[in-house]
Amino acid sequence: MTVRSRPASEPSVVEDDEATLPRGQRKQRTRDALIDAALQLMNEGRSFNSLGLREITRVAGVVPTSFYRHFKDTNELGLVLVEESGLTLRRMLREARRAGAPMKDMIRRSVQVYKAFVLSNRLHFLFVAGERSGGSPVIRSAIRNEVDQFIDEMTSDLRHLAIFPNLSPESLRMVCELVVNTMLHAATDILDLPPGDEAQARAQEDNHVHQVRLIFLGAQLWRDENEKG
Amino acid sequence: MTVRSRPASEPSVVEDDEATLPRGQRKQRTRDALIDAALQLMNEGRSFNSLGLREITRVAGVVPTSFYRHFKDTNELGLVLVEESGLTLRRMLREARRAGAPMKDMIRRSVQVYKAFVLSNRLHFLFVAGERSGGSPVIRSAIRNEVDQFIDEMTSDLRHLAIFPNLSPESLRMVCELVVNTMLHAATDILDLPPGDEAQARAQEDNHVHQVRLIFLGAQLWRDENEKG
DNA sequence: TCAGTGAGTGGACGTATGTTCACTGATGAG
DNA sequence: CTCATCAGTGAACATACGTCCACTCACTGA
Repeated sequence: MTVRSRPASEPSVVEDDEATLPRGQRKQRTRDALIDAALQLMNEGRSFNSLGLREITRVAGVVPTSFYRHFKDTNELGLVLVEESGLTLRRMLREARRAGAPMKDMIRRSVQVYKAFVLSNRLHFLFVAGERSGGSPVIRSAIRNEVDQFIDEMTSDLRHLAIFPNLSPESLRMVCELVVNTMLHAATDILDLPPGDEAQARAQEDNHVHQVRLIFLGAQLWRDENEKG
Repeated sequence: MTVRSRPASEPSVVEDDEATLPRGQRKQRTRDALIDAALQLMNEGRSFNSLGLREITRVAGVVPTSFYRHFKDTNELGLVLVEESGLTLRRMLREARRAGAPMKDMIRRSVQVYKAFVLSNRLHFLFVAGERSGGSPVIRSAIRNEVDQFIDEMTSDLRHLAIFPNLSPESLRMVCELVVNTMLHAATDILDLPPGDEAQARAQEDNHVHQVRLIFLGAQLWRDENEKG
């Protein structure tokens, strides 16, 4: 289940005019091409588990049988995609940690940064948002694990920031889950919105900002004693 | 795009030992069988747009060509499914309206009623939650319309209940959208949880209750003036 | 009563799929 | 230099698919 470290951009087709490369590196090359091909097909509106093995290899510019040199079936490729997407999520959190919480207009800034991140990792978010509920059960549960882990990390980060000192760890996690679900759904909105429509983009951003603000407002007022009964 | 009024239960296969029926009624019968077949297949973990026409007719107990007497392709069947699911959502709202808002433990009671409703309309919620993001673009956008309409109705209901007199219509809608997104995702949780595990079911219910409570807490404290800038 | 309608049938078609197999030929280790 | 390795090839397979067609025959309406 190794994962490539190279950017998930879209050259996709394996280029044979390439300067001769070491064996392992060359193998990784077509493996990446297969993964990119799957992502590219999903970017054209297809859902993952409707993709065919031959279809993927065709887009990757490789013969169908080559597929088996890298994955035992399409599902296995899907699990690699889950792993990659998980890394992308983790990376987002890490960057946010490095940048620190903006003090002024914290939520709006965060929403803007999030939108930019989603757009520059469009394929991974498309995959996660799309297959999180609906796809094959094995992939769905793999994504659920990844997202759960993400929520845990975010909970830990928020605790160290001490933004909600009133919340117990369990309640803080509940808040994070709410935020993550909301923002993962927001990713669908963001990716569906055609670029250029500035007015609608602003309305969308406001909407997301308001939703997160409302959640944070509730979180600040939350008292765990209310729930003990 | 007519929709059957009969329950979406699962006899599914068209029974030819049936007492002879009037023509139109008999047609509706196999049409229902086709729709039920699609739902049944999705209930076995398949996503809608991976279903094949032949597969559906096979489960429905009918020859493939019969399909064309009812739908021009599987996508058209999908749109009927969206319409049906929309009716189910509307029905839920109507029942809630008739029952009125419970005064004590309002949120917990509502979450319990919601869970019961989801379980007794499992197939429709499975379809909506699964295809809302990820399936074919045309079905996804049809579902989005249906959900938007649902949010509008819920907004109107909440306004008449005057639970949040502080909220402008726009903010109230924003709150409803948040609740609907949260609870539609909750439907996935509910449907995925195997029955019998009482402890986990309780934990899940608590989690959903807390999330809605937190949203409502935020909504009560919301002041629109904060957002005008 | 009788003709026409139309839901459902069964066979055939071209094309697509996933998987198998023996193969080629450059790479990289000795 | 030599030779085994193995990523990628290309042909072949059984099977599945969507769609077309001519057909049946029970119901309907006049």
